Amino acid sequence: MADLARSPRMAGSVVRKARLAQGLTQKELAARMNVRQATISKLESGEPATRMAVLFDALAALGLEVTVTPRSGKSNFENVF
Amino acid sequence: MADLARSPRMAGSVVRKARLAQGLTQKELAARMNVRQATISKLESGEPATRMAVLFDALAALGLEVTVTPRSGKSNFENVF
DNA sequence: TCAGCATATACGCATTCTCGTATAAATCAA
DNA sequence: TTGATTTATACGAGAATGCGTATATGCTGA
Repeated sequence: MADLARSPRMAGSVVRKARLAQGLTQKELAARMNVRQATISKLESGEPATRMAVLFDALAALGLEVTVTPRSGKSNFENVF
Repeated sequence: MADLARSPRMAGSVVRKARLAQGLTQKELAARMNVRQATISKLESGEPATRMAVLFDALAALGLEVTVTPRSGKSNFENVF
């Protein structure tokens, strides 16, 4: 399970997917990160102006990390949005 | 060459490394993204409040993309900062 | 040593975040 | 359908972004 992210929007989708996969609500995730539930909502919706820290904090809270690689050119369907 | 990023700071390092590897100056990268050189400076320094869009735009401009995976636990030395 | 390019930092402005506190609206179960 | 949970949206405050425009500082090489 390696999710691709090329934009804030895709990143938000990945976060949402992972959160749901772990059976968490936005409120619970928010609590772990010390941010408001509304902030998670915006993050997952892909707000481009969301702070980087919020993204990384969310990934950390979900036990995820990011790997940067050269663009593969191929993007699978599940990552379209 | 797959660079790990677990924080804004690490992400900034990855961007800088990639930019230099491609022989680009902050100014040139900034031009490609339509942002100021100063913005790149902050991004690379790891400013946690940097907007997500700036990060993804930079990665795109450098021909990179991000993959989200479960934390591996191991982090190699070169990614420490 | 001093020019030159590269990177870091600065000020006012407009924008937008996140916070705190709430409340719509959408979802789902009983 | 009603009630309850979850998610989206709202307002004012305070903070910090990125912009435009500059400049200070850094570093490299002739």
